[in-house]
Amino acid sequence: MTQRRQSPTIRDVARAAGVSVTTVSVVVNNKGRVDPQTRERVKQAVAEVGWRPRRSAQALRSGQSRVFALCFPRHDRGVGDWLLNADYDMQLVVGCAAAAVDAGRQLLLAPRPRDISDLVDLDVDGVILADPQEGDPAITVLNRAGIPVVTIERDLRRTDGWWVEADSAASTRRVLDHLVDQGAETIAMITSDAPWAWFEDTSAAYLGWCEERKLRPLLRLIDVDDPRRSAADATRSLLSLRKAPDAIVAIPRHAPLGVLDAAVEMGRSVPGELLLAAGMDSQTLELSSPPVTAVDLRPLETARAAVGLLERRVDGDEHAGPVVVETRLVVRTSTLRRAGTPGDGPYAVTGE
Amino acid sequence: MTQRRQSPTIRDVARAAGVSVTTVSVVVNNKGRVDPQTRERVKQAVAEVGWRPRRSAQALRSGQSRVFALCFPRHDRGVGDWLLNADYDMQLVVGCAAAAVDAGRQLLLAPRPRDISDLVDLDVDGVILADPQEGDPAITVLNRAGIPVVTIERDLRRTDGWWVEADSAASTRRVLDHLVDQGAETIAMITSDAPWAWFEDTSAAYLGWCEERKLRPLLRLIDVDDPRRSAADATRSLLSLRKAPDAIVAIPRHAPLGVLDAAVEMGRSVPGELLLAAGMDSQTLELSSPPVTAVDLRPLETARAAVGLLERRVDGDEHAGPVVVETRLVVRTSTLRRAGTPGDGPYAVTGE
DNA sequence: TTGAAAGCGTTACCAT
DNA sequence: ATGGTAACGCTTTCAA
Repeated sequence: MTQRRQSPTIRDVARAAGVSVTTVSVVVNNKGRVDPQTRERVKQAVAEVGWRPRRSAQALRSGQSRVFALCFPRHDRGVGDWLLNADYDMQLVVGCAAAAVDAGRQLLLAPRPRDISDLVDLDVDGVILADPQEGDPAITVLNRAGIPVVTIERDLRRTDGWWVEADSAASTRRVLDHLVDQGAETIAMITSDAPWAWFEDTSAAYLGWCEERKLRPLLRLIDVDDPRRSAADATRSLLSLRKAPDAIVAIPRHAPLGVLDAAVEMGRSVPGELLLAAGMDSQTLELSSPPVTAVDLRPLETARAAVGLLERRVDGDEHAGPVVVETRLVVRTSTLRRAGTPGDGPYAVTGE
Repeated sequence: MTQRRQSPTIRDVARAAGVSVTTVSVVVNNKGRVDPQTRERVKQAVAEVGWRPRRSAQALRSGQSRVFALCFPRHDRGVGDWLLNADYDMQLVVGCAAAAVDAGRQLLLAPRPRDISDLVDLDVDGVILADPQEGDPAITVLNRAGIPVVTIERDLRRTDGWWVEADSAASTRRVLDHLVDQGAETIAMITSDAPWAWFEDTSAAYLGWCEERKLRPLLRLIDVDDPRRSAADATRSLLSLRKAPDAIVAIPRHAPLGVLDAAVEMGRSVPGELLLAAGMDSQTLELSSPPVTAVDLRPLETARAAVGLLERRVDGDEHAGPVVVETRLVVRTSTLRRAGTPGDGPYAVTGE
């Protein structure tokens, strides 16, 4: 049986280089001055011995784990108990991990524990909380424990500025203006009154936009737990109105598909008789027929911003303020009534 | 300015309970015997003081971080540099995190570093490697460093048994049999010869199945980097044959959509004139029209199995062997030629 | 420029 | 049943 060789420590390097551990530490961390010769010798010894600093030792010594946690909400019925079923969420995860690594950190993926106080057990330097509930108790617990938190999406009850959010108002107006550009006269919105900033902000923007133009808003609230079906219902109801809308903006995930269902069922062609735009992009919308115009919420940028913001909070910044991520409107066939728009593929309309 | 209070250590608990740190440690870890009274006192002190053991101290002491890393391959052009664009991958991630937590561990999401040897720096107890390349160098590096690895999907050049894979052969046969059940006479397969076990096994199973039945196989290999378009091309070519197939099994992700594209374009109705089944399920297939029959690779179970297998490897088991996850055929409209099958929604055909 | 030693928080060994 | 203490691997302070 082979002797399980312990992996080398800094002492082994010191011995191999014929210096003290202090010197090794100083060299590998680029701290104080060392003789270039010694430095070379140490570096060589590190390579020879195959030494890697132990994270746990560094963490214990410094009190910093160099790890951020990304905490996703549990979902009652969702896959794997989490709400990670959309392209958006996935890109958020990937983006956070990539950004963390770029910042010399690691990303821990943490399910929101049943007992919220377990969050403190993670022993991380900071937590990114995605989709906080209104007045999220997790934030309270983490604050009390002195663990920095930033949220992705604004917590409706918080004003501390430690969050990243999309420019929902601006992107809503951009969608509406685009629809008008394409000939829409009566634009309805299908959304939800679930307590999330995204819904609240888009609704408010829609209502404001209508008011500015003296238009009567057509707002329908649907069940986000059964979005496709309830969006189809809402669409049927809308299209049966005497003055039916000729364009619909559908915000909740999967809602646009319900709109398409109803449109097909009622024989209304999209975009011929009805324009359709979605509040959040996804591969499904890109691949559906017709492909659906949607707001790209830029999850990768959002993730990067969240990591950056958390880093600043960890560093002790006091007022980094909320970070607003600029969205992008991805125009596809479902809102292209006027032919001859640039090329034939989807193109992007960004702010300004 | 407030005095930044250090978070309490085990000594604080000991002091509060009037016992030694040893006793506290023993109590919280449920080790040796302690007087029930003392135990109570200690537990109370823990709660009072609000003490949480520091992971880093435990890790340093024990040499075990209690962390697994999940490592995804980089993708040349993929989103965020990774291949995390499918429902499958997302569920894999979620499943691994959930399983890790259930096993008293944490899950680190690690991008595959440009310098593979950086994998060792993660300082984790084990690594789950998704979609290994053929003869993946990361495995070599990790093995050399003594870090346990299991892969999701078999590495084509490995035989050590430390992997989790779907029963690709069985599920392929199940699909083919189902198509025959539904009246298919000539079944083509669209897949790829990219060096992944999944492709290799499904192709082999298809060829074997054909041979058993003395059928001439119709195998088309497409470009997995542009699956939709190349699958559409392949479909056009297949449907133009003198003896065109009346059923197609499309394996690579997004390939089934290309088949649908071509079918629509050529005016062949699905499932009326052409049956279509997909090698990997996704939300897009569920939501497309018609909904497409697909193999559910059970990513959540796969993830759970991977974590379990890695745990065994970390524990020093020698021959845990590969774990085979049984897949499930999710039958949807695209292969339902014979009406009157159970209910009207999709149903599942599992093994036996 | 270099080195010795203290100490981070925990667990395990060995006394008592 | 309980407690003192060494040790895990590293960084930092201080002294030489």
